[in-house]
Amino acid sequence: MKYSTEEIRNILSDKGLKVTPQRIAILDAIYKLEGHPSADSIIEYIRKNNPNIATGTVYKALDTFLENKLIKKITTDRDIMRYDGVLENHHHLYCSECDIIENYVDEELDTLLNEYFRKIRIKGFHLKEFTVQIRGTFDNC
Amino acid sequence: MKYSTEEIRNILSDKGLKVTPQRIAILDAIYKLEGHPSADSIIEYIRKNNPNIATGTVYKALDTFLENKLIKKITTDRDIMRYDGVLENHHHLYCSECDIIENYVDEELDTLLNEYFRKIRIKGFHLKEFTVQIRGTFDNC
DNA sequence: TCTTAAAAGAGAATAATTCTCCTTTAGATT
DNA sequence: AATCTAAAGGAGAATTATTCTCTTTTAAGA
Repeated sequence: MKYSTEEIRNILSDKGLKVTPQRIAILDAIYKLEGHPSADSIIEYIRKNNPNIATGTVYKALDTFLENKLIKKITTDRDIMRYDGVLENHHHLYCSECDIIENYVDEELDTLLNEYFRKIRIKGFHLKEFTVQIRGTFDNC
Repeated sequence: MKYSTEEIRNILSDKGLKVTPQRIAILDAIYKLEGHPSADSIIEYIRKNNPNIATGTVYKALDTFLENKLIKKITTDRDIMRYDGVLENHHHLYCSECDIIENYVDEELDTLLNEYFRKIRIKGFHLKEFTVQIRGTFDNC
């Protein structure tokens, strides 16, 4: 997932958001960093080229991006938030040895689950979406 | 999921854990509280009968219970940890309106996914378990 | 009953995130 | 192009969940 600065400018302005160097850098970091970065890794990455960015700015931008559905939060069993720039429905591989979370995309799985949820109606609950958390270990861990 | 004090004592001592009034109260709270309590709701609940319990005690006990696989953590997109006393494989309903997380148990879904993962091998990854996060809203929200 | 290692209590420390308040700036308007 | 203004950024304090430290208490085996 690589976007040029120009594409990132458009992503922001298409949502009616002010295009600032900080926002460009933050969104770029989310797109570039593998394994679903935390706010902290985003800040660390950005400070290489942009050493003065304030942590509050990053958190505020992340919130704005979430509100505007430019990114998503990943659920984890830790108290550090992780972010995802991929918006299409997909699932996640969680490693018990390292803290990388990888995307898992498979159409067959989606079809399987869509059919299941179309058939089964969960009473008292209106379904919006589903994600499979796949836990295990990467071979190189 | 209701356990008597005597059953809770046994659950603890079967794991070789010291049986203390605090640990009994904490485990009892997890079993009694619906919707997967946070440490804070556990503390609040326990303090009704046991006003002097220290927060550190609760966090330490929760850690011990996790290590001994008496409880599990629930993954959320918030920085507050939530706990689950149900150990059998099951899935979760997340409501976007309230912060209750409900268990979702369905054998058909488990079979479906077990078959899928038996057939599909995720390359470079050794699967241990999977959970489906089902997001939507409860009708009464 | 005695002993002791483990657990609890109290509160300080830490760390991720949020908030406040002031300054700067993107981008619309003239 | 210059001006204006609401929105965004910066700095650092505040908040909050959680962890740590250190002392006291206690469960449970001898």
